[in-house]
Amino acid sequence: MMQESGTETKSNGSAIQNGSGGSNHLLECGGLREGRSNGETPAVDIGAADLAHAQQQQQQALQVARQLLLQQQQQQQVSGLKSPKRNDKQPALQQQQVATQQLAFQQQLLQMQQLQQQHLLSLQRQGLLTIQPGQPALPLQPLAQGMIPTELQQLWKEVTSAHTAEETTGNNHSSLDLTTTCVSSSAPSKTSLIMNPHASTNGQLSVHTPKRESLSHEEHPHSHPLYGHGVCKWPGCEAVCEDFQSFLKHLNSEHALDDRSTAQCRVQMQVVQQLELQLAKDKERLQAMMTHLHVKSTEPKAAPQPLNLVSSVTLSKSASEASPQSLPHTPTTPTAPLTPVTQGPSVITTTSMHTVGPIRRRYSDKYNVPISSADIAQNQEFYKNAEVRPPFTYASLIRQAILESPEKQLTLNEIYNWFTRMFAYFRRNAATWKNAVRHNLSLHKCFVRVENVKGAVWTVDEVEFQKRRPQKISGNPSLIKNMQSSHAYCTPLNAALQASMAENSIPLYTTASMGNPTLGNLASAIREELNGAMEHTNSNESDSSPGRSPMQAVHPVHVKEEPLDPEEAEGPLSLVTTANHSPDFDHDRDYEDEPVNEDME
DNA sequence: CCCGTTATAAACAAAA
DNA sequence: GTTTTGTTTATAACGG
Repeated sequence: MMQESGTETKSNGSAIQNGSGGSNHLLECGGLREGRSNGETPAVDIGAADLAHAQQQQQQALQVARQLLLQQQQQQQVSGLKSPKRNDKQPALQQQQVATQQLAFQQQLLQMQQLQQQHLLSLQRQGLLTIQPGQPALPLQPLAQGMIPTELQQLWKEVTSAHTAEETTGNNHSSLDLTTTCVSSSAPSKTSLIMNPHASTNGQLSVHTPKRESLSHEEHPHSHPLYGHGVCKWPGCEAVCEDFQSFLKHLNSEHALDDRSTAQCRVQMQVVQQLELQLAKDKERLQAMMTHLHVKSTEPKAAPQPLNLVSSVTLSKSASEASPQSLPHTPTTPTAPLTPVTQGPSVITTTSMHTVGPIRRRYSDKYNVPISSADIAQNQEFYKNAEVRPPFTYASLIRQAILESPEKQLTLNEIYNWFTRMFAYFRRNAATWKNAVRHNLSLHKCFVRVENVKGAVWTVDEVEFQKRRPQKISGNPSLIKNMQSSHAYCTPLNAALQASMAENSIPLYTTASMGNPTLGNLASAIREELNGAMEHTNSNESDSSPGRSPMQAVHPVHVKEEPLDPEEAEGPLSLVTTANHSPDFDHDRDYEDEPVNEDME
C-alpha cells in the first residue's frame, strides 16, 4: 500500500477530491478568518480551563517535538547507515529493528500531532491564530499567517481597557491573559489573573471568569513556562528573579500587555509555527525513510521528488504556512489532488497537518513583499527542503531560473528542472505549476523565446520584466501595522527567536538535521516581512536599530536596498502571510454552466 | 467600481 | 498516436 500515492500527483486536473480528509476541518475552522472582513470567528467560548490546557499542551508539544527531533536524529543516523544497503537483501533483523523504532517514533509523532492540533484549536478559538485554510506556505507565511494583525491588536486594546475596569473590581490582570495565551503559559497568578478566553474570540471580550484560570497555576505552583532557573524566560528577557514571587512581579510589570509584549507574543507564535514546520519536514523525511526501507525497491531515483510522494500530497503549500494549524487545508481545495493519500497512519498524516494544499489560489498575494533575486537565493535552502509554497510569482521564479543559468537561457524543461530542484513545493502537482510556467512564459513579454539549434530556449528581457512591476508590495494593512509594531522590537524579537529555538533545544535542527538554514531563512524571512511592511507604510527605519543579536539577519533595514529599483520589487510574493486565503476555493469551476463573462474585459 | 496583475484551468495547435 | 511545448482564453482574487 504504500505505493505512495505518489502517483497521483498528476491528477490534478479536476477537482477531485474535495473534501478529502476530514481532519482538517477541525482546524480550519471554517474559514476562520479570512479575515479581515469579519473578524469574528466563531466564537467559541472557551473557558479559562481550556486555555490553560491549551497552553500546557503547547508546551508539551514543544517538548515532544524536541524529543522527537532527537530521536529522529538518532534514527536517521541509524537508518542512514543501513539504508545504503538495504535493498532487498537486508537482513530482516535489521529491518525489524528499524521498524520497531520507527513505530515507536510514529506513535510519538501521533501524540505530538494531536497535541499540536489541540493547541492550534485552542489558539484559534482564542482568536489568536487565524488559520487559513489553504495557505500556501511560505516561510513566513506561516508565521505571519498565524498572527492576526489588527484584530489582535484591537483585541488587546479592548482587553486592556476592559481590564482596567476589571482591575478595579479586583483582580485579574489582563496583561497576562493575552500573553499567556500567546505564549503559552499560564500565568501565575496568585493574584488572580485570569485569562479570558473570550477576549480574543471576537472582538468582544468577556472578561474573565475567575474560576478557571487558576487551574494551571495552582497545579503547578512554581512551574511557569516563563520562569526557569531563576530567570524570566520571556523571550528576550532573561531577567533574574530570585524567586517565583519576584518573577511574577516582574512578569506583571515588565511584560504587561502592551505593544511590545504583543509583538513578542507574535514572534513567539511564529517561532512555534516555524518549529512545527520543521517538525513536519522531519516527519516527512522519516516517512520517506520508512518508505524507502520497507517498500523501497523502486528505483533509486527518488532524487527529485522523493519524499513527496508520500506525504507530499498533502503538504502542498502550506506546509509552512500552515504550519500548525494550517492544517486545515481548506476543504476547498478541490483541485489539489490530494488523494487519499494520507492514509491512515499517523505518520503520514502528519504531513497533512500542515498542509493543505490547495493549490490554487494565490497564496495571498496580499501581503506581497518585494523580494529580489537575492532574496530568492537567500532562502533557497529553505525552499529546497520545505514544501512551502514560495512567495514569489511564477514570473519571478522563471526569471530567476533563467538568470542563474550560465547562458542566461533555458529550455522549458530546464526551467522545470530548476523549479523542482530549488523548491520542494514544486515537486508535486507538476501538471499544475508546469502549466502555469508555460502560461507565464507565453503571457509575459519579458520572456523571450529564442530558437536554437536544438530547439528553443527562453531568455529574459530585463527591460520588459522591470516594466511590469508597478505593483509593489502591498501589504495587508493590518499586517503591516502589526509588523510595524513588531518592528520596533525587532531586535529583542530576534533574540527571542533564537532563544526560543535554543531553549527548545532545537539546536538539533540547526546542526544536525536541518542544516541550519532554517534559522537563517526564517530570520531573513521575518526580516523581509518586516521590511516589506515597513517599507510600505512608512519608511521609518530608524527604529530599526541595528540589532544586536546574531539574529540580526532578521533585521529589516537594508534589505530593501533600492526601494525604487523596480527590480527588486518583484512582486507579489507574499512572504508573509497569506493569511488569508480564503476559502474561495472552488466554486470556480462551476462556471461552466454558463459562461457569463463580460465583466472583464 | 474599474483596472491591472497574478494564479489556475483548460482548450488547442504545432512539434517532437 | 502520445507527449511536450506554446498560445490563448476564461475566471477568480486582490489591491490600487
